[in-house]
Amino acid sequence: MGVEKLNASFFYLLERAIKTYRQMAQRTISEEYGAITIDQLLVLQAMKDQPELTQQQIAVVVFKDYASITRIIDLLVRKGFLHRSGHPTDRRRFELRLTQEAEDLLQQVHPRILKNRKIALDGITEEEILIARKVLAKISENCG
Amino acid sequence: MGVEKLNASFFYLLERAIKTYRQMAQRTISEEYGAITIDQLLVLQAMKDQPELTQQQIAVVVFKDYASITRIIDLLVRKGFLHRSGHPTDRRRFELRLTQEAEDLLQQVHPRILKNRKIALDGITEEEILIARKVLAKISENCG
DNA sequence: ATCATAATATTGATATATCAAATAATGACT
DNA sequence: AGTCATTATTTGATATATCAATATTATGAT
Repeated sequence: MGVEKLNASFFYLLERAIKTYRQMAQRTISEEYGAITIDQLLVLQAMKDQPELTQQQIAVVVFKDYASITRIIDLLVRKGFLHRSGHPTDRRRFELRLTQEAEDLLQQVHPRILKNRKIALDGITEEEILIARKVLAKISENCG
Repeated sequence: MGVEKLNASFFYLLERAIKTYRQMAQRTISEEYGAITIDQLLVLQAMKDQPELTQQQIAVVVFKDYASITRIIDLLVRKGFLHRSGHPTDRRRFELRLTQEAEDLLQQVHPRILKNRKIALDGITEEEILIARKVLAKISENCG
């Protein structure tokens, strides 16, 4: 194959890998835990790990747009996974707390997420993963 | 790092790479060619390469849902990039032809796409790309 | 030829991505 | 204190992802 075709099919493989992984992950989570999306879980997890983050900082951490975060948080509040109240010193902001339900859900889901990652990477050596990591990091750097 | 953290950050890098690449690609295309999305270009290119494909087959080729293809084609027709007429033998289907505008656009955009891929993969050796390809293909296989 | 089933495409509902514009509050400067 | 730029978030518009339901046509078995 020429370089151009190799490059083209690389991005094809990249799209395909992320899509099949996301589909598998969403399917297993939905089956076991019902109506929650991977993205919503990501946001919850980020807020649990670093409770002091602003919405904007959450957006950066999970690679999402501010607008998307607003809407995801909205849904999480409506679903009873987040409690939203005014921020004590900055009235543009909000104080967001995970509800007990959210804490429980995250704890239950966690092993499934680990398992999914393991399934996806099964049969790949550590060295191959290291090289792939390097490639992916370089792509972000090149495109950023 | 433990295996679990390594795995987690691998998927983080994967998400980040595809997002930054897509953003870069969309930005450069929009700047140079205006209101067309990467996904719309993908569909047009697939139809140009294999004009006899059904919409469902297009969906498979570009990794999209049937519903998404319906809507993307709808947009492309409205934008004047596709001409849609009844299929001669199967009345469930349609015959879709690229307009001259679409042909011209694809031809103009092509070098930019090649360039974007080259930019994204700059500084990565062929061997690293080969290994990354292998990893990505294995992930799809594992999740499929 | 009929009828059940399969295939093709569309539509509806909800979630997310993206950009631009709008709100609202804060902080800095005079 | 009052003006102004900046910051934090929201909203609107459009595109895409996904799943379920629907409509229409084609096909195969009888």
